[in-house]
Amino acid sequence: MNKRVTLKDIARHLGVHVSTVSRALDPQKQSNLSADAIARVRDTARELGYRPNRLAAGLRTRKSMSVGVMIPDITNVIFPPIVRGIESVLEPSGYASILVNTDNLAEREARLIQVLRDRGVDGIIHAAALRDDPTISWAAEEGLAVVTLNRKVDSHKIPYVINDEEDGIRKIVDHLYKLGHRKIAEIAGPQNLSTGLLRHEAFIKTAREYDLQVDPDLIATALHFDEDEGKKCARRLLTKDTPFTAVICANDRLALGAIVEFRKDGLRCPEDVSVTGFNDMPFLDLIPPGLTTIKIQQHRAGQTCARRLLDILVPNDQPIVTETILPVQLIVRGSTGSPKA
Amino acid sequence: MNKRVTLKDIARHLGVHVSTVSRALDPQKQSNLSADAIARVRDTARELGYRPNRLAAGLRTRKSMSVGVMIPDITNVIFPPIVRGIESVLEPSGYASILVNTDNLAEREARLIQVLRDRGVDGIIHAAALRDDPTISWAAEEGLAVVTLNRKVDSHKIPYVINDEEDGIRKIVDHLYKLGHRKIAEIAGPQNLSTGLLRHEAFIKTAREYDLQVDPDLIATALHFDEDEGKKCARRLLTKDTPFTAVICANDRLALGAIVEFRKDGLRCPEDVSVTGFNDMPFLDLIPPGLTTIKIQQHRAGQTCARRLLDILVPNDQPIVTETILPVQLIVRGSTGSPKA
DNA sequence: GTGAAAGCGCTAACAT
DNA sequence: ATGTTAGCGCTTTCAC
Repeated sequence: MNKRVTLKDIARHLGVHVSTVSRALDPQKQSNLSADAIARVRDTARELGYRPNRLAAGLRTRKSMSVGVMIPDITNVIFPPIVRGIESVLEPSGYASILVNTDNLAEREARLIQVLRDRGVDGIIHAAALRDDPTISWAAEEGLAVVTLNRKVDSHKIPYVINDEEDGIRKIVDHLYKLGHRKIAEIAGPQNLSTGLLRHEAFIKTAREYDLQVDPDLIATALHFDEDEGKKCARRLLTKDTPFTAVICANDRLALGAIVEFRKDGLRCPEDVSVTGFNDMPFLDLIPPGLTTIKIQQHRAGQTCARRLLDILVPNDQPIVTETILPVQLIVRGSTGSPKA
Repeated sequence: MNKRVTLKDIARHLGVHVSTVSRALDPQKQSNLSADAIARVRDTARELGYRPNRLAAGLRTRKSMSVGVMIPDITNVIFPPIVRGIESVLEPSGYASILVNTDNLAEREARLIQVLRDRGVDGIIHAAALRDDPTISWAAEEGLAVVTLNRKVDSHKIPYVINDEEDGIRKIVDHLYKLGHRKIAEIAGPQNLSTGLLRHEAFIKTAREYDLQVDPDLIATALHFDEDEGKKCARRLLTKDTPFTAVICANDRLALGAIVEFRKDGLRCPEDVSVTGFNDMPFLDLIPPGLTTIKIQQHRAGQTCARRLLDILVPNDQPIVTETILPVQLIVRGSTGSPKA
C-alpha cells in the first residue's frame, strides 16, 4: 500500500506550486509556462513515478474519461468483436470502458444505467437498447451522452449506428427467389428488439415486392434470439401443414436451431428446405451445411459507434450525425439451394 | 446537463448537516443516528433522486469499487464466459469491471495496467498474465490486489486460479492410449504462456508414465493459440516423416487448424489420425468430426477468481487462498478413434 | 445524536 | 510565467 506520488510531492520536490506542476503536465496549458519549468516538472514526475489520479481530476472536471458499454450478453459471439471495435477507438482517446451485460432485462438494464451514472461515466454506448426504453431516454435527457448500437429506441431521438437490416433481408429474399423459392417461411426475432422488428418488417415488405404470399402460418416469432427458440419455431412451422421450401431466420442461432429440428423430421437442409441466418457468426463456415447468411461488420460498427460518441463528448465543428446505417453483405453457403420439383 | 443532486442538497432541504446525511445513508454508520433522522434523509434522498457520486467517495476513501479485468482478447470464445463469471460475483458486491484486452503483448499489458491504476481500481483480475511478467508483479508489490486467472506468473507469489492442466492432458493421453495409440504427436502451445508450458510439461510427463516414446520430431510448438498456427504445426509434423497415429493439441483452435491441414494431404480424422483439443469451445459439438477435448469450467473459473479477489479486497477471518486448481473433464467426440492396423 | 472542519488530489478562476 | 484560493462531493475525525 505504498502511498502514491501526487502533484504535491512533485511541487515540494521542486519548490514550486502544485498548480504549476498541474499546468506543466497538461499539454493544453503548457503554452504559458517556461520551457525550463515544463522540462523540470516532467523529469521529476518521471523520476518519482508520478501517475495522475483520474478520480481526483474527474471530480474536479466532471469528466471521468470513462464510458459505459452496455450489451445484452458478451457470451453471444456477435458482441465481442463489437466490444473490441469500441475499445479500439475509445482507448487511444484516453477513455476506459466499463462493460455491463443486461441480458435484455429492462429492470437489470435500468439498474446498470444507474451504476454507470454513479461512476460518472461521460457517456454510454448502448448495444442492448429495447425498443421501448424509458430508462435510457431518461438518462439521455439528463444530459448523459448516449449512442445506441445495432438497435434503435423507438420514441427518443438518440443517435444510433445500425446495420442495414432491410437490405440484408432483401438480399436474402432475392437470393432465395432466384433459386426458385416461392413459398418462403420466416422465423422472426423478438419484436421488442428493433433488430427483430426491422428484419420482420423488411421481410413483409420485400415479400410483397417479390409477389410472394405472406401466409401467417408461415411466420413463427421467436421470444429470444437463440437455438432453442429456433427449434420451437421450426416445430411450429412444421405443425401448420402449410408447405414451404425455404425459411428465413432472423439470426444465425435461430437458423442453427431450426436446421436441427427439421432434421428430426427427416428434412435435410438444403435438399428439403433451404435455411438462412443473419449476422455471420464466427465458426459458422465450419458448421455444416454452412449457413447462408448476412455478414454484418461488427468490429466496424463498434468503431463507428465509439466515434459518434466521441463526437458528442469532445465537440468539434462537425454537426452530430444521428443516424448511421452500415452496409451488409450476403454470404452464400451450403444451406440454400433450389427447391426440389 | 442537469446538475446532479448531492448530499449538500439533501442537507439544505432538511436543514441538517451534510455529515448527518452521509451517515444516514451509510448502513454501517446508522447505529448512532436517530431512527427518525435516518428515515427523513432516506425519504428526501429518494424524493430528490439522489445518487451517490462514487468518484467523490472513492477519492476520500481511496476505494473506487472497481476492478480491472485483463484478458488477452475478448473475441477469443473462451473468455466471454469467464468475464460473465467474474461479473456475476463482482457486480452484486458493488464492484464495476473495467475490461481491457492485452493481445498477449507485454508492452500493451504494461500500459493498460497503468491505465487501470490511474483510474484507481481496487484490484485486478489478470487472465492474460505472461509467465515472466514484471509489470504485474510490480503492481502487486505496490499494493494492488491481483489474482491471475488461467495462468500463473512464474516468479511472483500472486494468488491464482487455474484449471487442472496436468489432469486434462493425462485424461487425453489415457483416452488415446486405451484406444490403442502408441505414436502420439503433440502440437504444443506458446511456451511463454503458463497454459502452453503446463500442458506441454504434462504431456512429456504423462507420455513417460505411459511408456510412450517422446520423439522431438513428434512435437511442434505453436507461436499462438490459433487455427493458423495449428495448420503450420500440422504441416511441420507431416514433413518430419516420423509416423504418428494421434495428435494432442494444446487447445481447440490449434486442433481445428490441424484437422484442416491433415485433410489437405488426404488424412481423414479420425480414420487416419486422431486429434484432440483443449478448452471445449462453444459450438465445437456442431463442427465435424466433433473434437474430443477437455472441458474447462470457464464461468466457474471467473466466479472463483472474483471471489478470491474479494477475499483480498474485503478482508475476513479466512486466510487467503493462493492456489486454486479447478477440475476438468474429458469430452469424447468423433475426432478420436482406434488407429488402423 | 449532530455539527464543524478538514482534506482526498486535482483543476481553474483570479491575482500578481 | 507563477502563486493563491477555492472547491468538485464525499467521508471522517473531533467537538459538543
